[in-house]
Amino acid sequence: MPAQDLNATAASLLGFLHDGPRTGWDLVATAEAAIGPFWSLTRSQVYRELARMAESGYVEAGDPGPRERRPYEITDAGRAAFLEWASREPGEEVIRFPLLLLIALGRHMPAGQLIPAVRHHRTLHAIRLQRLEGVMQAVEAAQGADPFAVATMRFGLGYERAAVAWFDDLPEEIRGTEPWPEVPPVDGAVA
Amino acid sequence: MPAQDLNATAASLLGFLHDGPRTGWDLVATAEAAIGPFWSLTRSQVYRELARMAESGYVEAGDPGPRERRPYEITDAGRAAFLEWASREPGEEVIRFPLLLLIALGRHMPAGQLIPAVRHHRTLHAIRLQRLEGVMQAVEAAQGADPFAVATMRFGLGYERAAVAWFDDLPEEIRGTEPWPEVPPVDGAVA
DNA sequence: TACCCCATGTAATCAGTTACATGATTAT
DNA sequence: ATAATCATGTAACTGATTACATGGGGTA
Repeated sequence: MPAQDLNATAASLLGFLHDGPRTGWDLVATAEAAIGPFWSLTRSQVYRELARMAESGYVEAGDPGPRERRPYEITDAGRAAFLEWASREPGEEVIRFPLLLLIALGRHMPAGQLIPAVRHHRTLHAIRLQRLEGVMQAVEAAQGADPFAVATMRFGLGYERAAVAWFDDLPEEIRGTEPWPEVPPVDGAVA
Repeated sequence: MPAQDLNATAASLLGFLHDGPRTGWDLVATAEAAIGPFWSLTRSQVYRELARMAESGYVEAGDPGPRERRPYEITDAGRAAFLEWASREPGEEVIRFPLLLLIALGRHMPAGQLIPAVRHHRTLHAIRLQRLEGVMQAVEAAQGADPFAVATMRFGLGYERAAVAWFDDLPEEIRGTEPWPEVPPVDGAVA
């Protein structure tokens, strides 16, 4: 049975499970930190995919620990399914950026209406950029970091830099005449 | 009836319909050109949303032209619904980038396995970048371009530049030792 | 006349989101 | 004791994707 039945979200869970048993809760946190910037998933999804994969035999639930913690362990079949998934051609990226959609259609809205939204989102990106820069510094200082993880982190960094630069170049018509709001300070590195 | 029932995809269609009647087919093409880089939609979706919006009275189907072409026209209710949608807080962006997911988990795959995929996607982005640069030049030369459309185009440009730069900085472990494949020439401007 | 492209649509399925329900443990 | 938070899960829904079916029109 050559495992044609994994979606990317499920596959990513199998990926994380290579490092040892994890509960659904753990996996959400791990995914958020490791792939959050370019692959989002929700708790519901994680629990559902874990249940599915348990049926397919790709993972096995261990004994529940305290608090209903139910750690899942990857099986040999799971590892095989993961490799099968990894050997498929990855599809193109999909971006859904509501603010950009709004701006694209801005011509048909009252003038100045989207300035507040633009300012707010600029702040969001500035915060993420700051945080990522902190993490990158920490990672680059440390020896023996996973080059794959570093590479993807670098992508996030480049993306956020481009985003903030783009905001800063917007014409007044769109960004307003006020200076940008201050970016609240962020605590240093995050796991 | 204060129009709480528009999703972003439907709203974008209403946006395009401000410029005059369009068929579903037209709208797909328009959307692809205007918002493709940061908002994808499929034909199925377009026809479905048009049918829905016709029921809600936001659009009206005109007389079918040759070849079953069925142009839709926006109504006053449609314009109102569009403005209502436009006044809502836009959500954060979502990115789904399968290649990055693959790289993030690269540690668990046979060495070198993802080099071909990386090379291929680098080419895709280089092509898009070239094309966008052509379009931008054309747009900037022309007088009276819609500043909103220009702004969103600029975002795409910044994004693609960041993407290509990121590919070019990848370590050999991930990008391979070969030079990048040649980027096929692209025809100048695209509508 | 045959073929390709334009054009519309339906059906089935899958993925993702949101809201809800529940209980156990830790810290105060 | 009580509140906060950890942790799991279900249900309902919405949105997105893929595959399929159909036929007209233009062009070679």
